[in-house]
Amino acid sequence: MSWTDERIATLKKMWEGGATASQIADELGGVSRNAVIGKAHRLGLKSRPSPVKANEPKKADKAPAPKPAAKKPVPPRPAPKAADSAPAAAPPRPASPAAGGQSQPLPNPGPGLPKIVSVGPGGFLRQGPGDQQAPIPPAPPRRLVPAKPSPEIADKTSLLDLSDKVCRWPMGHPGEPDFHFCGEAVNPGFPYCVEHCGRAYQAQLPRGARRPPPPLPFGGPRVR
DNA sequence: CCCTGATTCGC
DNA sequence: GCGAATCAGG
Repeated sequence: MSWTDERIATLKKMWEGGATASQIADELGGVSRNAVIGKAHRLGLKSRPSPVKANEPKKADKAPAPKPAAKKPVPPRPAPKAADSAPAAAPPRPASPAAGGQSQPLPNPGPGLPKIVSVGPGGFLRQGPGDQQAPIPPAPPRRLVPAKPSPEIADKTSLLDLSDKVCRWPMGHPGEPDFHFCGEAVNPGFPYCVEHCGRAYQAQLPRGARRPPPPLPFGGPRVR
């Protein structure tokens, strides 16, 4: 498989959208997780919540490729770590609701960011007991986005139609003919519209009162 | 041992 | 440029 523009675009969006390399590789098909990571780096994408952390139980193709051969010398590895131009707060990401063991309650996004709100059974916004204010306070500073000037959100929002103005919630699976993105107007300060923010940012419910189906953006069961 | 992303380096 | 092999860490 080669890296066509579309495949690259998919890679970019999924990568930026928080999908793991495995998921991306899985969706793209024909490429390994390593290929995705390698390509991502070559494209200039990198880091994000990456170093090495968080364990999200997900099925992933295994390709350890054991290599009995001698190990490499592993020369000194310079790690410049460009930490220059500091983007303020990174945009919140979907924290895989279905994460394995309960970790911590969703980390508060930070100063300026709204409280975490989820959508209740009827579609109403669920808030904390003491929270009465609107769940959509001022938008925090966000990372710059190439902003694709493609306001044509008429039919389907394609990968290339994405911008920081429209909801990037994926509909369907990349690669499918009708794969597209939500495209609704975003909840200011978020990468998703209000509805999908409710999906992406699940409040930590009381233990035992948690409900089963928090569909994942990618790789999960088909949700549409 | 599972997973994650990062990096190297032969192709 | 590509990606397997490898590293490094939770």
